[in-house]
Amino acid sequence: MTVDGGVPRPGTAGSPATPDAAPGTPAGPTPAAPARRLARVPGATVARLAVYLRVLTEMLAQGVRTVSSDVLAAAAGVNAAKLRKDLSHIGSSGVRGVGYDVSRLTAQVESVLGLTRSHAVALVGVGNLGHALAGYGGFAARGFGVTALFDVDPALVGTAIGGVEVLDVAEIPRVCPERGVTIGVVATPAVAAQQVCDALVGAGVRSILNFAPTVLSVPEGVEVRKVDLAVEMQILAFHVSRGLDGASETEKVFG
Amino acid sequence: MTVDGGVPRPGTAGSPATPDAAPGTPAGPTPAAPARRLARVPGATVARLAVYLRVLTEMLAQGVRTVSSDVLAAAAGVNAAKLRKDLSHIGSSGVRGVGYDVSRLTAQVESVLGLTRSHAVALVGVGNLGHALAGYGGFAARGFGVTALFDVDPALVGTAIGGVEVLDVAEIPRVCPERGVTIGVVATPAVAAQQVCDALVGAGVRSILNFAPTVLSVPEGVEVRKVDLAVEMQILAFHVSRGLDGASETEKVFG
DNA sequence: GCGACTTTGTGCGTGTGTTCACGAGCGGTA
DNA sequence: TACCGCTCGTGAACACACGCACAAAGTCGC
Repeated sequence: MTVDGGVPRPGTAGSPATPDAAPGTPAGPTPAAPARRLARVPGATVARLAVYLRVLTEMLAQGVRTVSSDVLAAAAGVNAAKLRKDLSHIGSSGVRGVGYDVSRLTAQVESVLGLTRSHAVALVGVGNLGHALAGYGGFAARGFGVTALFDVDPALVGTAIGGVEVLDVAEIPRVCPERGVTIGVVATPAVAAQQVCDALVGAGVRSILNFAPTVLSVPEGVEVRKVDLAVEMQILAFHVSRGLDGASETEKVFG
Repeated sequence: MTVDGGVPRPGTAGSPATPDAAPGTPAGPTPAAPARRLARVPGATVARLAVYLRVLTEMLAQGVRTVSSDVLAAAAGVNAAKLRKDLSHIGSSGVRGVGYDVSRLTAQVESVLGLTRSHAVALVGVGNLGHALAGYGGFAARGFGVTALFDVDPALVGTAIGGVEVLDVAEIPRVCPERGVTIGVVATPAVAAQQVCDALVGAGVRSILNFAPTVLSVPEGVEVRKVDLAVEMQILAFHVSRGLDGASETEKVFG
């Protein structure tokens, strides 16, 4: 997508506090079209938006028209005030005394998360975990199409998963740009991860989801998110051993 | 985050009433014995300890005897000062001018994370993802033995994965206590997740790793960590659509 | 034995994130 | 029309986390 209309320029964006509600635009900030007021969205908020979106989608499917912050927050498992503040960051437009229009809010969140277009995903490492990921429904569910699969194992190269052929990792530099890959998923063993990562970055991929238990080093401008099962287990183990004294429920997202 | 991370994850067990921390007693100066310093360890630190542990284990295998915070931090992808502060929270004992004794520090981190004993893990949902998890090496690598597998599908019940037989979910209340399960992993479809979670909690499990795209509600004292692939992807999508304008300085590894 | 160098441990300023509490706006009702 | 209750949006206080920079504490070389 071409950069949305008015990305706030540095000067304005820098201002941590939005003085008060955009005073300068008395005109129609109400148009159905997204009002494109993209101030900087806090990282923690972005993580939660995805959760809200799921709940909203579900509600939409059930025919719910409007929802209050209280109800939505409960369904998403967060504090209501936090939810309202999150939505305020994306230029929310709830109606006082009523709540939020579900379909409108859904569209708004999708827009902010960049889900209005589909994203081509390349998955590297079609082993145990990678194979499962390739077939994982939730992956393709929300516009994330796995458009390329790679592996080093000659036994796997040439096979197909979900209609997508597995290619040799050497093809990454050629295939990724061809298919417009914007997101890379690394599901290789740890030793191969950095090399694969470099190949993806070289192919223009700037967002990477890393399942390999290794720290990836990437150049500036490339975002890496890490999902580490062993780490998650160990955090739980910590709480098991501490569990005797009160521990309260916690949600991790990003983390 | 699920990780986390960032996700950093919300409020720690910070229950208002936490009388454990002795307020006024500065305690004796350096008791030689394993000074069981239960100073509350910040949540963000716990998450990183697991990462440090992996690096330390690797170093230990390579015969490295001592390591400086600088080197260790670089390998773990964090700031050196942050690492030192993290270690100070667990009552670290580095030697000024030298660094940390790798084997000693390894043992210390393991102790804090509760890895000195092995943890019995129950995995519910042996579908696409669950099957991969059951066979995932990193799972069992660090003392997390998958000692029980459950599913509802009669076609799966009775089969074995990695030498562990798949049982019917109805067996959860009986089998989990029998096998001393302390950690539960939910890898079921979203609709079944809450029900399974309740069963696990009922069976005494107080730490749950949730892969299902749903918010689980649990009673006080039960910790839930969530790994949500769709959320991770959407966070990346956000950055893809923001990445188009100039330099996004934030690299943000790990929540 | 002594000085110089190395590295830890931590106090402190800053920024980010969370929560409370309350004013403001909107729909419904008489 | 005027009131009333409901719910949003947000200012402000609080809690947590991060990273700098420096003193303390130890080792190494001579």
